[in-house]
Amino acid sequence: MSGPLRYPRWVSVLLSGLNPPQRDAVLHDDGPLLVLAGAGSGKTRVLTHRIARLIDERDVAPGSILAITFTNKAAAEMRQRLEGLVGPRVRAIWAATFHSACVRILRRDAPHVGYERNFAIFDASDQLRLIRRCLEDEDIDPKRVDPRSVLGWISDAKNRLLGPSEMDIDSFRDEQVVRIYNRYQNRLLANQAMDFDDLLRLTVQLLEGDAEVREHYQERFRHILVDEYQDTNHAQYRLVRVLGEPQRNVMVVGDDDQGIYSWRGADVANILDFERDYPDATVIALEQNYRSTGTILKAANAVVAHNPNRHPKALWTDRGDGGPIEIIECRDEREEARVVVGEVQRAVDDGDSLSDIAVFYRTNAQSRAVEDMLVRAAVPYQVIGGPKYYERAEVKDLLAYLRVAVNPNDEVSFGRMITSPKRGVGPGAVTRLSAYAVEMGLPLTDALADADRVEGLNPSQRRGFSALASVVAEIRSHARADVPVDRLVELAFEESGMRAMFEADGSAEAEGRIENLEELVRTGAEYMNRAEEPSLSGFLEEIALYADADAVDTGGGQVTLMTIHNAKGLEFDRVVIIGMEQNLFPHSRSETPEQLEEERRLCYVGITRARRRLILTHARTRSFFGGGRDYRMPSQFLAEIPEESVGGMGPAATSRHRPLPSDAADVVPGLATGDEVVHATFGEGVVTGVEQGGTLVLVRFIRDGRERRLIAGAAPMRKAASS
DNA sequence: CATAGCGGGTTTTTT
DNA sequence: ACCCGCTATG
Repeated sequence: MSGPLRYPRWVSVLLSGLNPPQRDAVLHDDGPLLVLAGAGSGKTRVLTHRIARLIDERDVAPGSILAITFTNKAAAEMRQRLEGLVGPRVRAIWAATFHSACVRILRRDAPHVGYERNFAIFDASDQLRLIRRCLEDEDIDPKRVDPRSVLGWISDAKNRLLGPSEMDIDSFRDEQVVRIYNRYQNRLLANQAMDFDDLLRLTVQLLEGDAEVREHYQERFRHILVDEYQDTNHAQYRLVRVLGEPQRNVMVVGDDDQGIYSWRGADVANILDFERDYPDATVIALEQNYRSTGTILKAANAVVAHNPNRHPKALWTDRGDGGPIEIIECRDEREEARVVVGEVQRAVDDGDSLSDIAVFYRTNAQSRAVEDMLVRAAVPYQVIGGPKYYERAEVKDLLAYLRVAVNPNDEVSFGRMITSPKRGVGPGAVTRLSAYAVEMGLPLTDALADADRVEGLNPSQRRGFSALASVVAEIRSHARADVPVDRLVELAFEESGMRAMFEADGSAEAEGRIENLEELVRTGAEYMNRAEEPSLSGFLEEIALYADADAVDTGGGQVTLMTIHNAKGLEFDRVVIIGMEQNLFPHSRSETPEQLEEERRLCYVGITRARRRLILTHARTRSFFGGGRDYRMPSQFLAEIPEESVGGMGPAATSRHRPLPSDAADVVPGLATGDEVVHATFGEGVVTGVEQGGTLVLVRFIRDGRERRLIAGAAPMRKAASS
């Protein structure tokens, strides 16, 4: 029977098609809410529908909603979905990543924490340049102290909201690091620059330290929703906590099985501690999966169930089992790539789009072999991540002109600009200019115009500086006059002499660089079309906060290649995960049990991206950096997948016992291709052998990537058995 | 001051 | 295999 409508009309729209826990989450009123959302359980739907409901039913002003997503792309998608539900009111909603939300706050209130509003954002390469200078100041040899590790320590400290003066000092090393940290921070400030961690840290400092500002934002944000909460770090946690007061309308959505960023300071404990901070929190679990086949889901569950430290839960689906998972042993990475091409062929035969196919791997370097094969097979593809477009030297060099025009204190960009192209000014001249700038209390860039007054410069150096001064001045005045950004990029390209430099070079490489920079001009034009209030600094900011995952093109009819980290939050009909091998996945650098668990969660994330078909490959040999071939063992995660879920090469491939490779049969007398082979670690090496009556007959013994023995003797199985 | 050539490190994942 | 920084040389 159909009784009278119990809800107003919008309810049928917002609640139709939702399962009971999803409805509960959407209908939740005020107060803290924790949604434990398994993979593919429709959390984005819950988030968007809940926001729509807050606006429509609870009369919450769109401008008082802050929705935090993991990537800019996810934010854009959320906006798009919300637009369908609440129309143009979506414009007032803050949907952003933690970092971009912080920038937005800081662009307004940075003066409260000692920064100007036009501060620069330093990416990894800018940081590296700056930290090198700090090491230089401290007279520390960068070969003895790795600048990257120092940055790692500093980053860890910042994520825990610890300043240089709050660090524990237990050793000379600690003291050294703290001194560097101090210098680094001072230099950042002098540059009017923040690194990624500062964006979070200073925002927390701002909000916790300044009552007026704090109340302003607390007043403003009445509802806070955070996605991917399992991957928040301490600074982000504190940010949510302070913004959530006093209303405490905080909704967090996450899955402790999908925490894969602990190396970046993320703490899965945040999700578990939510109930401690908000004892009155409502907790809702979403366990029905709408994405994958039963077989894929079962495999994912089985793998992650091997993690001892987790909230037990089991995703389920009513979609039916679907086809088996395929585990394919390959001879090497080229054959792995052929498996990918084979799957592409199969998709084409089935009339499916190439956009439905994704290839995942543990490390970016693995994309190469697949790319080579796809090129040969004329298969269109996109690679997400890897060598970054915006971090290419020529792009950064050109951007340096624009950055310096916005922020004259940016010495890192100044240093780039000075040497590209070469104009006869080197370190010596810069030191003199810098001394003058300090003396006059001028930003380095502004001192350029006074080149005539700087002591000890030769005429060509003066000319070089003056030329630079006028380029920067021109960019700056055009920017003030709101000349379109693409015109500014073009201006910098021409007037800096970079185009002339590359044209004079004439090499194919220089041609490529010119194309890259022309692409940057087009990016500027595209930004002008899209941005609501375009500005040069807005453009630079977007670039700084741009993430690889933002570039994923889901409709372009091409195969998508990316690391599993980048695949978070995405889904594809067909997924191939390559390199399912010990020491690669799980990665060899994952040594502790905790790290192994994180690798396993990563595996879980990868598997659960697949809707319909999942192929896992591993290679017997693989070459790493052009060097010799390494013999490989299949990933332990493969053995954690239930045998009945696996088709293709069959269960043999799921254990450490697999058919003898045919190339081994050739060299081992008395062995047949059907014999079972065992891969095992033995001492520091990797053994490939054949089991015969409890004894391992050695076929190969590899150590340090080199083959030490080919066929020889035997060893008791017990000694060899380990992985 | 700029360049070419060499040696060393690099590959885990990234907002 | 490649990228990067350092050094010797012009």
